[in-house]
Amino acid sequence: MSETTTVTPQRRVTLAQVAEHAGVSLKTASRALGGEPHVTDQTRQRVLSAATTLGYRRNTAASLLASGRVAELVGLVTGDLTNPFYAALAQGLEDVIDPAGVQLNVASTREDPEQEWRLVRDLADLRVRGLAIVSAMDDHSRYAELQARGIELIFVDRPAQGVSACSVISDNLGGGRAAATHLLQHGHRRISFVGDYSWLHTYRQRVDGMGQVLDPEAPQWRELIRDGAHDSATARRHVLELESSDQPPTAYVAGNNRVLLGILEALSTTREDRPMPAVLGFDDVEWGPVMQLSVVATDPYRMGRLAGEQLVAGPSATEEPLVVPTSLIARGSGERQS
Amino acid sequence: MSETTTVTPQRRVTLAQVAEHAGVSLKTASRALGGEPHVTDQTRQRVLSAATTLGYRRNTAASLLASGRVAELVGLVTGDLTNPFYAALAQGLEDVIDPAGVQLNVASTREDPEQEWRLVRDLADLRVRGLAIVSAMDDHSRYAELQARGIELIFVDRPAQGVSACSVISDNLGGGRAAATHLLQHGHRRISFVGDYSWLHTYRQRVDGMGQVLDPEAPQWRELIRDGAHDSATARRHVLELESSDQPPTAYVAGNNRVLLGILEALSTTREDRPMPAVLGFDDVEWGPVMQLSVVATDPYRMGRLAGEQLVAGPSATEEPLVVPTSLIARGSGERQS
DNA sequence: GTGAAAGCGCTAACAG
DNA sequence: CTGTTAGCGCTTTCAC
Repeated sequence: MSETTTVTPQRRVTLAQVAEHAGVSLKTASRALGGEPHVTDQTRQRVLSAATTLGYRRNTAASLLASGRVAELVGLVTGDLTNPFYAALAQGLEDVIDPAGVQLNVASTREDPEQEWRLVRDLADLRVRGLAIVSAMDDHSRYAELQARGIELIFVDRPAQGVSACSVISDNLGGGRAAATHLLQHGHRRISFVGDYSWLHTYRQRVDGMGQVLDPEAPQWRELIRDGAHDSATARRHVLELESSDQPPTAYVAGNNRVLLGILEALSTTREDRPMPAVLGFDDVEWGPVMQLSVVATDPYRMGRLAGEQLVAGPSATEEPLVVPTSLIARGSGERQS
Repeated sequence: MSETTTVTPQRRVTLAQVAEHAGVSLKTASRALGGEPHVTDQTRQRVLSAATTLGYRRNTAASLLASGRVAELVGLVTGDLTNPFYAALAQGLEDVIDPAGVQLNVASTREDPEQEWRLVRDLADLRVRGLAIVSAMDDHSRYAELQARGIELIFVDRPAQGVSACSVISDNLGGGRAAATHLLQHGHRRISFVGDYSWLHTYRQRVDGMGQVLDPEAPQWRELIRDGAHDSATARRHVLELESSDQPPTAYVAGNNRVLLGILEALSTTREDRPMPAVLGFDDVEWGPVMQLSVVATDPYRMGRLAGEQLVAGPSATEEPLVVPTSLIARGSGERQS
């Protein structure tokens, strides 16, 4: 049933061979294959069929070297693909660039700035056309070096700082306001925001948005802010500590999808002698509908697409960040309790 | 606060310039930078520091062209990164190859064989060192063409068919047996397996494993098999249909993580006038612990790592598939009902 | 241990 | 419209 094929290594077909087979000069073959003008349709056909029969594929390295062009390649630098937020971003990006004939290279920083810089330079060495970066750095002036090499930069989710480049971000301020408003309307006053690294632009904007609504109504909310939770384990610890206090919060806001997981894990193990607190997530999760979770949804897939569009379109004038809206999705009644 | 840096494009530094700056010949500079022997430590130092001060970075395209070597690059071809299974696979792969100085290119087939072939050839044109493929094809004899080009192939999750190449797969047969045994022990007889595409090796193995246990005990289970559910929507439809039958199943087995989502979505909307059926997933999900879901866990991250190890180690003799164990994780009591 | 020349496969100028 | 001549930046002979 399964006939196994084996083949011996063979030298690759070169353009010269195609040209000879088609009876034209090297350059003519190059033109025909490259889709350049000034070639008779008939000649082009001859070259094309010669290429097909010979199984010719252009040598990218040679082509790039001779032309000085950049590769049809873009790089994506994120924290870690196991975070569905980044995975969705990657897929959005790929969905846009693939039809444009551009390939995707990915690299993970694990939120380490040094690692990021190393990865970004390695990517640059591949002569990528552009880079989409979810940066772990708070200052991007070093990136100017890459722009000087002709590489287009798009900062995603976290805006560019100290370098003149394009950014695609979420409306975190609006999201923060929406979260706070929602919880206030459901009667909550003791609200705890468990957030990501405090140096993150996204973190600060979300807190600020919530503050705009909560500071006048329930100023004590700031005492319940906890940060540094980029993973679920840290979030879990924060919640366990809060839950064991005299006056635990009646509602938790998860600063990101990992935190959401951590909060829910923690709450599922804590004492049952009080009403289950409400939980509101930032970033939607695939299991949100099943668990009836309310969230302020961001749209990483869309952000990926936007980044991809910028990258294939080439250098843009836009320096004002592109802001992707967030939306509050109320599901079930989890947040109605007090 | 944020001083913006701007730089004008500049020509890249070449090896010749480094050589001149260091007062050595082109070749010596090449040797020093390339870590080749036969260079005085002193000379090497001079070249290295010249390279640093000039900001030299080797031109990969030129280097590859001249040497004829392959790029320090591997490709990963999966269905779609938004599936956490593939995302974990990608991350496992990257975690292994990055320390080895190899970069990762990703591409999505969307389970279309034609698309796959196109992507795989484009990747090959980048002169990747190797390719890890979760293939949407049921015959891989065409892949011999890539091997002939010197590209190493690793088939992941779904074994190579019709070509002599390495495979890394899950113990689906054992997983199927474990799932069936578990449910039998909890008193279930009307068990429905809602599976992926029926042409998938993983699907067939899982069914076969279950059959080994269930056929003798509850032969009618096969009537409740449903397939073609690679996404949650299809799974949802299957469940809604089964639930509206006279004798709905007392337990569902989800053939993959998308199906699991679909089953749970469907069950959350169906009539409540009967005990909630048990649900057992294939593939673990991040929200498993929170929802107290029992699963037969596969280990895509580990599979990614194994694939990466093969790829960086270079051509291996192994043609026998590497089988990664699955493990039944019993959580909560969902499957105890009848 | 180091250097000079040749050429990887292709494309950019120009010339015809 | 087509062909010739140079190189892209690097690595490989093979001398010295």
